[in-house]
Parts: sequence; C-alpha cells; structure tokens
Amino acid sequence: MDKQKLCIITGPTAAGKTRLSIEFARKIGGEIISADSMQVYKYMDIGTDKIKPENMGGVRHHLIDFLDPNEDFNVFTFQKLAKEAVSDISSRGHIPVIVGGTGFYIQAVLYDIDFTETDEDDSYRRLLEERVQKEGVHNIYEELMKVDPASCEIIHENNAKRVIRALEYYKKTGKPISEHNLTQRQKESSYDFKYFVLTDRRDILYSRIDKRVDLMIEEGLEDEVRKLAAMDIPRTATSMQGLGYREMLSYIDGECDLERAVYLIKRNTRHFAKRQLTWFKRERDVIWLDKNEYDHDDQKILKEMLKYYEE
RNA sequence: GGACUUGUAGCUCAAAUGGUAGAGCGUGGGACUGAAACUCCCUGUGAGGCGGUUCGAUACCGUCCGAGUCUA
Repeated sequence: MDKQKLCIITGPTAAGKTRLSIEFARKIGGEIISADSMQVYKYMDIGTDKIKPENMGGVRHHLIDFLDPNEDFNVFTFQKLAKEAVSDISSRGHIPVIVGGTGFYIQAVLYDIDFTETDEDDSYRRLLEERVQKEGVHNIYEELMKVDPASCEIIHENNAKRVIRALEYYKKTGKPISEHNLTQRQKESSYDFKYFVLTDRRDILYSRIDKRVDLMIEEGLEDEVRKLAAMDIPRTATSMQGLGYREMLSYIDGECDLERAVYLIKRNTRHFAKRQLTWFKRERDVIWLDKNEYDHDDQKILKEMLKYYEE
C-alpha cells in the first residue's frame, strides 16, 4: 500500500508561513492542520497571530481555536488529534498540510513518536517539583544518575524540567528514558512527506517580529490579556506561557511598565525564532526555503514547493 | 567664558594602592522525544586620539576630541 501523502510548512515565527500555506493548500487541494501549541486556544487571537476565518481562503483548518485556555495541551494530545485529522482529511480525498512552528509537535506526528507509556497521574511529577523547589535539582539529579546514567550524559543538571521527566519516565515504566529516546530516534516516517522550512535573513526576520509585536499592541493585546485574566485563568496555565501573554500579565500585575513588557515580548520572540531554527536545522529530510533566495516573492516560492510536491 | 564630572565589550556598568580587565543584558551557536511560544547549555581581548613619566600605564601627568552637570 502506498504511503499517505503529507506536507509540512514550518519555519521560525514571522517568516510568513500562514499566507503561503493558504495558497499552497489551494493549489494541491489540501486542508491545514495547525501545529501550534498556542493557536489551539480560544480567546487568544491577537497574541498568537491566529489566522482570521476571512483569510482562510476557503481552506479548511484543523486544531485551531477549539480549546479553553484553562485546559492543558501537550504533544501527546496534539499527536492524537493530528492523526485523527490526517485520516479524516485523507478519507475525503484531500491532502493534509501541517502548518505551524512547533517543531516538537511536527516530529511527534511525522515519526509517530510513542508517548503511550504512562497514565495521567502526575502526582510523582508534582512531588519532584516540590523537592526541586526545596532542595534544588542536585539531589534528584543524583537519583537519576543511579537509574539512568545515560540520560545524565545528555541532560544538564540545571535542566530541572528534563531531569524530572526522566525520573518520572523511569518510575512509570521501569526503563530509562534515554533508551526509549534512542529507539524512537531511529524511526522512519510512515508518510510520504515533504517537509518545508520557510526562513529568511536573520535581520529581516527580527525586524518583522518587532513590527508584528507593535501591531499586536495596536490591535489590543493588552485588552485580550485582561479579558483572560478576568476569566481567572491562572498564570501557571499552559496557555499563559505563551509569548506575549506572560509578559503582558506581568505588566497588568504591575511588575513592569508597558514599555518593558513590549521590549520583553520582542526579545523573547526573537529568542524563540532562533530556537526554532536550531530545531529545524537538525531535522532530517528538510527542504529549506530561504525567502532571500526567491526575492521574497511568494509566487516563486510556491512554484518551487509545487515542483517538490510533484516529485 | 568659568567650575566640576566623565569617556572601559554592541548596551548598562564593575574592579584593580600602575603589572595588559569582568558582570548583567544583547548577539551568535547548541540541546530537546507526554510542559516545547517550555526548559536548559556554551559563547567576550575591549581601555577616545596624541604625547609624557615609568622596566611597565586603561589607571598618574599634559593636551586634543566627545559627552554631561552646575554657573556668570
């Protein structure tokens, strides 16, 4: 049986994925699955730069704007929903196009990474978090050293989050996560995929980010965040970790002035774009599309993408 | 015009009784496999110019240039 076709359009934030993806999807008869950890949330439109229905050009979108900001969202959930969407789309004879900047999410779907090993119980994680609060990471790092020294080679001691997860994994499965990761890494994709990474010169990217943040402020980001705050969404919620939301909340709570908040949003977004690029650089079988090499002309890029697609 | 302060890494600033200097932030690079817009790691030879004193000056002296504060 032939492999299922799948396209991916990703790249750092503000590279111009959204607009391009609409044209591309229309050309190939595709439907879009958003791979964005924040655009899943309702009431978070400005800060996530969520596409407006009138800009969708008739292309159907999945995994966007459906979750309450109080709810948690993570890779596993995304993977499950995305796989459902993929089969739904292909069952109707369309091509699934994954669009978004969360590389981890894309990987989870593309290589069908196995996350099914554990239950929902996170009491152990909570316990470890508390211990880190009180004792620092060192002690639990030592514990990880005993059960999974290979992970200690990879995870830096200061990276409490990853140390906790490694211990949690061991506790729940009796196996080291390092071993699991190793086998997952070997996987071949079961899709016939084209993985496009849209990018641009760094300075252009950065100035686009700055402009976009200014625009968000003009469009009323503050108001959007105030409304969320009024909905009693805790600052620790996954949704409130989103860029722009975190910083705005600290401004609203009087921890800094607006100017500072805006500066931080811009800076953190730049850092984020950099991290995204690092991620895509080490992904296999990626097709880089540097806008700079196509005179920043979407039509030229689109032509190139279609060429790859026909292959 | 006079008095004073000041000129150290892209930015904000340290330190060293004269023995060639660090921090934070930015920048750049990297990791990442149920939190990922998360979390974490690595990354800095740079003293305004010219003279002088000295074995040796970014530090002392002179001078020029730039910045700031006060003042007739």
